[in-house]
Amino acid sequence: MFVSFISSFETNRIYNLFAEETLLNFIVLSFQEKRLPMTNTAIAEIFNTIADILDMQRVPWKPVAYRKAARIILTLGEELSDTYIKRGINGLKEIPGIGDALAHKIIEYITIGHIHEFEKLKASIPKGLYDLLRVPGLGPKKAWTLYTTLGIKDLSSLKKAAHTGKISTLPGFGKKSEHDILKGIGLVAQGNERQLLGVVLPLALHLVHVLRAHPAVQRAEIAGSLRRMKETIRDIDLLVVTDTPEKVMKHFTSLPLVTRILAQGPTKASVVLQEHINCDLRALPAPSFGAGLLYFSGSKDHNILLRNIAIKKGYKLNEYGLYKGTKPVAGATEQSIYTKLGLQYIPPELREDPASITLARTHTIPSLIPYNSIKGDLHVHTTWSDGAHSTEDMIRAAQQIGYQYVAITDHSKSLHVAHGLDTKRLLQHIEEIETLQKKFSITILTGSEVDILPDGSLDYDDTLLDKLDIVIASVHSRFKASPEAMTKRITTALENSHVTILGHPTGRLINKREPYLFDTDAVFAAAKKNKVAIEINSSPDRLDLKDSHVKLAVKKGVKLCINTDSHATDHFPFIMYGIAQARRGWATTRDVINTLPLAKLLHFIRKS
DNA sequence: GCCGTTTTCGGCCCGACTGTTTTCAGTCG
Repeated sequence: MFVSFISSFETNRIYNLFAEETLLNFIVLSFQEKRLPMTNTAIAEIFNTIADILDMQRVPWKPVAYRKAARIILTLGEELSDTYIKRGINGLKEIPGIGDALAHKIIEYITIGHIHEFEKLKASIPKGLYDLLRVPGLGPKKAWTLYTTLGIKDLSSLKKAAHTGKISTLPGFGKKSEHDILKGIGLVAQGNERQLLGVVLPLALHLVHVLRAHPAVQRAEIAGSLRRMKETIRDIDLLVVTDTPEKVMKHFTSLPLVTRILAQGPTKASVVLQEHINCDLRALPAPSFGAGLLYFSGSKDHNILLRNIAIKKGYKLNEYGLYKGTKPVAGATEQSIYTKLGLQYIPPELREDPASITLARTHTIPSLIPYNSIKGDLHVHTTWSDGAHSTEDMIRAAQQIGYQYVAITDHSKSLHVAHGLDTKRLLQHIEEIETLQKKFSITILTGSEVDILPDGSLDYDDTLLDKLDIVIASVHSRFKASPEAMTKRITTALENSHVTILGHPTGRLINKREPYLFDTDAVFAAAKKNKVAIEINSSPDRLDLKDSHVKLAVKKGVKLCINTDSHATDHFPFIMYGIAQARRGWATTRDVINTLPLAKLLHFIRKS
């Protein structure tokens, strides 16, 4: 009721109406009552839409600012509403790309749930016009032309106009664009959601393998968001070094995986692969390879920052090299370019975080956890609960990887859908593991992934937990509890001295299920106090903790544990996705407990 | 709309490819 009362006022009057402090109290209260989840995503989407509309209307530069702000907001670890509650408008304005005007728009969204200027802007154009922008080859300018000249205001009227040949009569459009638009509408219908890193990376590795086998290819590498190991991927970027690029492009576009060619020039080809994944291939001469790899690895903002540094130092940076006038001064390797710019080498996983440039200036980027540093997997399921393979098979697979230790951690009794083990079966399972140990050189730790019950107690009693080496405490039920209840539930569980690890801490499933909400600061503090490690679950659809939370945990000195949650022998390699998230969150070997040799790991577990 | 070793105004990364042009605007990354 209070909310609707407030929203009936013009925004600028609200700021006069309430003292800052009262307003803050109101926000805190309304958040406790009515959660507005995923505020950052919503605001970023609004800013991008504003940019689209302003672009259509040919407003200069503003769209650039809105898009930049949207990009930065999506990389923030903290909800903007939290930033505002804790540090007010100045907290918002400290975020790069956000000045006075955007800060006020964000506050407006947080406090009253919408942005007046956006609503006005949105009302000025037909709703279906945004869909036009999703058609490949149609940008804001062309969409606006179609709208203002032919009155096209959604996909169906676009389709009709294309079919009747009206579009090709417009200046700037021809028969080919009309044909492409019809094709593009079909693609929009198929959807192009970002796909999981774990789905796209294997496909990209296969393509690299195929390209490397071609005699004209001297080198082939993955670039783009895939090289940064972003949790979801829209398209694959590949680079090759070759003296005969046309040959390689032809080979590439005729691969059986390719279902459609979007563009093909002498040095660049763009195709659609099976499963609707786009893939770009660029050819570069060897002396430019580092510059190309740097440029095509991004992120976009990282490139912009580097180019600005180059300009200030009297250079020009592009995908072919670093130039002083027309003379190339670096380009064969990424390292050579960073060095010339006076920067420390920045690992690709950190190239979305502007802080990496700041630290690179003073050569203070820490050594990130290497991909080969994990000494054992501490979260593994077997056929005793919902795994696909026997205890023995899972142990053998872990040993083949070369791990020093592995923990077998099946589900606890309350998780009926996963055939959780009751007390009797758990005791039998422990016995089986003790017998199996005699057959293997790898150290097998007995464990369990124990449900955290709604009241914060654990699913087994302390006498039973005492028999286990590893206890992963996880939430598997009542995800929609209030943040306060969930915080209490998790922190209570962490107080139990048997708990070693907090499993998949936010419960999210990428593209499928939102994370459950809790006070991250309180949970991390409880983990630190009780010597509990927070899991980075490497399962491709979880990647939980996500990168920004890893960064927060590292900053607070909370220990992490990178596990696969393997339910089959071929899940163990997922560990690399978890390590990637750890690296994206600035974690070093020291932050991760399962980089420790066995004796030191046991020391951590015993909390001595 | 943002930002500052170019600092309160005047800049804002840079190039490939495409289609429709016959020198370029729009799109994309």
